[in-house]
Amino acid sequence: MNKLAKVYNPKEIEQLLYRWWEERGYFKPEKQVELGQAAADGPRWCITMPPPNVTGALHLGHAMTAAVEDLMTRHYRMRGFQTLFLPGSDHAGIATQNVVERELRKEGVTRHELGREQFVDYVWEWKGRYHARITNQHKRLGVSCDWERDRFTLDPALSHAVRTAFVHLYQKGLIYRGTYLVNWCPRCTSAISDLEVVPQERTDHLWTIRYPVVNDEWAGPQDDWGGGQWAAGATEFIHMATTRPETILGDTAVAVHPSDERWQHLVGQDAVLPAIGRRIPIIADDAVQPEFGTGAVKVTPAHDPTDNEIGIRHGLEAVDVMTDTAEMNEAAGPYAGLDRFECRERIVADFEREGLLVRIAPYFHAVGTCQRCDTDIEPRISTQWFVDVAPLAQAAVDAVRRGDTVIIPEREERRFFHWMEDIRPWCISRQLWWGHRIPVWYCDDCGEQTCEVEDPAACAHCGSSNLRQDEDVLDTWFSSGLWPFSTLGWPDTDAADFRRYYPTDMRETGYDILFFWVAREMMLGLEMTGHVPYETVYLHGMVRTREGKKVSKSMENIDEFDPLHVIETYGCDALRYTLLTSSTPGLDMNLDPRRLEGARNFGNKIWQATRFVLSNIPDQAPALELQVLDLELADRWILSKLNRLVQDVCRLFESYQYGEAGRQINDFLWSEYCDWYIEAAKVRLYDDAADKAAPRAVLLHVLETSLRLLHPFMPFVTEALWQALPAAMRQGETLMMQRWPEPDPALLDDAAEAEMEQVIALIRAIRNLRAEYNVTPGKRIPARVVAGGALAMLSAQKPILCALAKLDPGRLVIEAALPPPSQAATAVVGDVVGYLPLADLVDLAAECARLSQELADVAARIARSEELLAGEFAHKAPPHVVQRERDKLDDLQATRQQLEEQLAKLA
RNA sequence: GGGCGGUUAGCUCAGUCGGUCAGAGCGCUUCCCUUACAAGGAAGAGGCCACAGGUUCGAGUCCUGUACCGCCCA
Repeated sequence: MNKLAKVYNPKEIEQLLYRWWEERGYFKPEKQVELGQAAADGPRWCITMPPPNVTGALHLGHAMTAAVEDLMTRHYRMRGFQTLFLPGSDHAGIATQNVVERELRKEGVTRHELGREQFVDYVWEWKGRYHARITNQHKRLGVSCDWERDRFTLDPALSHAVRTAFVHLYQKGLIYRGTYLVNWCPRCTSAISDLEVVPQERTDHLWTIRYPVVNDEWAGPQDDWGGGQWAAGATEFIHMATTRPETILGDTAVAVHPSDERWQHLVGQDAVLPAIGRRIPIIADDAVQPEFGTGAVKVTPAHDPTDNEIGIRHGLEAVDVMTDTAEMNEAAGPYAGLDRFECRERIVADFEREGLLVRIAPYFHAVGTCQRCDTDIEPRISTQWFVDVAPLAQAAVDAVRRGDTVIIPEREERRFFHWMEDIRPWCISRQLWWGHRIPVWYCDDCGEQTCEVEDPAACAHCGSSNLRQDEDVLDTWFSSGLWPFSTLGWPDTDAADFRRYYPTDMRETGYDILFFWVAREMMLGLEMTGHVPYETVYLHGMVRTREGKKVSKSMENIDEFDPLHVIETYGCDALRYTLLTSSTPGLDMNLDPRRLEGARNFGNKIWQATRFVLSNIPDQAPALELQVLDLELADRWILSKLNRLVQDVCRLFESYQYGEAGRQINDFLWSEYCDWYIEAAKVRLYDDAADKAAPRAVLLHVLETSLRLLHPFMPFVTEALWQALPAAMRQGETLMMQRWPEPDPALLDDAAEAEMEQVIALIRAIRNLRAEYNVTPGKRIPARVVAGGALAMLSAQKPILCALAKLDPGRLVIEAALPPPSQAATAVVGDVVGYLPLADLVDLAAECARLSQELADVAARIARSEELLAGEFAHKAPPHVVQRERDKLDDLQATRQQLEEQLAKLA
């Protein structure tokens, strides 16, 4: 009869169910067609999973992503859309290479010792391990994606897409190679993009130094640097402040603001660069901020973005003074070979010795650091590949402005515009080994470049076979930017999946990668396919630690945030439900274990409720038809409430308010279905003489419908319970493929809701009195109810009143009017009065005081209501609002009158 | 420096056309192992919705400003 365990244990059901779903092929869109649940030429819905990095395991942030996306997927699938949730993972060039290098270092090996080929093999091994682990984690999270369509950014097909896109942009002139100042990470020994530079605030020093100026009295240094006599004889100096003394060695000018009077007299003269002895001009440029330091700044075009621009404007030489690992090079003269920070200390000491150090002050500022390894970024002149993204960005902005793609929450749209409209060329080459090699070959004979999708055998310009492929690889985000279509078969635009599922419907991800990824997908999608890659971008908030830190792979204690830990303790459904209902779209979340516990308890609650229902249904339950049943008040009430729930949940889903929807389903199941309907239904279920068909049918119908609504939030427990329902009422094999509930206006019953609310209010009032007078909870007590106009209705609910308020059926009297008993506690609910004749328990004085207090409260509320209705409210507020207020007042007045009468009788 | 978000019960958070909005869970108090559920049931206590103005018949809800916390961009 009842195959459900006595206690809900997620561990016993989750993995089994997932395996079953997967084996049955339910995650595949083709299966929907096979089952007749969706049409191959009907509406379809597609979402591609944001590919997690194979760098490491998934954390709770990924669990959030998975929960939201799978909720969406299951919802659309149940609605009969042919639904594809396409999974995959990302090679994450720089991040994965770093992690693997760190592993190798433990074994005392560097990648250079291994060589490129062997190193890459080694990374593939790593990829294999983590890909398996990530996939397993996703399965434990219950995601219903089609694993047969699993993709990896370095797959041959996706690599082909990358090459195709590169060649397209190259031929269009949007990809070019050039020598510019880039962000250089000396630890990764690679260029990185602007977005990968993370400003880190810290307190440093601001050194004020001075350079001697060449004039009639002083022609230049006569002594060697470091001897203390280098600037001997100089009569004029120009003072300037810097945070980076080691870059002095690359200075090629000193600049002041054109309107700065302090230094005007020196503009046009030369200063002598300390240590190096180079004569450098003193120039005027608008970019100099007069209020900074002394107003004069050193200009190092090869190591600072602003200085670089000044250098270009004034035709200054850019002297690179460092190696690719940020050691000082030959251009640094006496400091060659030193690390940049060591050089800083030494050069400051030498400045002091030479009398050129004016002052040291503490200085608070932000330093750019590498997103992947925290190393201070060194701006550096370097030859790299760039994408001119400005025109692509414009197209993406236009598409969003037209509404082709909608970003949720809306405020993120403004952030998107702001960033896109101020976009700079995207540096896409990386000096790494793990990634898509740039498809450009250099000819050793004619020196030209050949850029082709397939490896060329000969130079496109001279035909020589003396070709070398570019050593560098592409920024990971270049391949991720193609994800919504490279995964569907592009560039083969005739591929079945591409035709069926592109453009996709949804990009769901954290708001922190709006620029990194979504922006690039939008730009590349429009450029490569002519379509926006998806209609909607839904951005969820960050999962944060108790301290408010964003959970991310780079955290030291990231293992603590493995979703599997939470799943082991609370179950997957509890985790999903918590992630989905603890916050509001776009806001961050502090995952609170107490909420996880509450979610698990909710799972148990519906488990127990289902056990109860099943234990009251005969083994061979007939297919129950609501229409032919004789429904009672409670039945009509819960069906009406259910229908309201369906309406609300559908509306909330439409507006992406998943959290609110999930909470409402919980409220309904717990506070209405379990607390009231099941309890009320027991009256008939336990009465041998009663007709049990109606309560059985309603119990099952409401439960089954609720399980459908809850399924996208808690897929496992709902499927397990659904499978336990009588076969006759289940159509099809799995809850996953059931129809999403639709509102049925025929079930709305305002009268039933109002009447049931009155019954509930009366029961609550009686329970309240019982508690107040310390009546033993289970004890049946007599009661006399003055029902007035509700006589017929309340009389019909007598069994429910008795059962839920624990009244003695033999001593419950309900009449339109009744004289009050001599010693009774009194409950007043509108114009209904309930007397509990608790002879020896009732203290008349106390009862009097209690009723007086109640009367005072009611009187105060009446006063407020009357005041409101007497004012402008009555004719300015909408009629239905006014009417509601009048109804409330009527009710209050009825209560007041009854209270007054009771008091009068007591007195 | 510019922009954005948050500030609601002891704690974690809901509250999206301004009118049952003052809510939930946990915690707390009292009682109960009642034949679905102690991962539970019944009854309670608890908040000038950060602060100051304004709009409105009516403001956690809209506008302006302030404070504190956080994020993004430069």
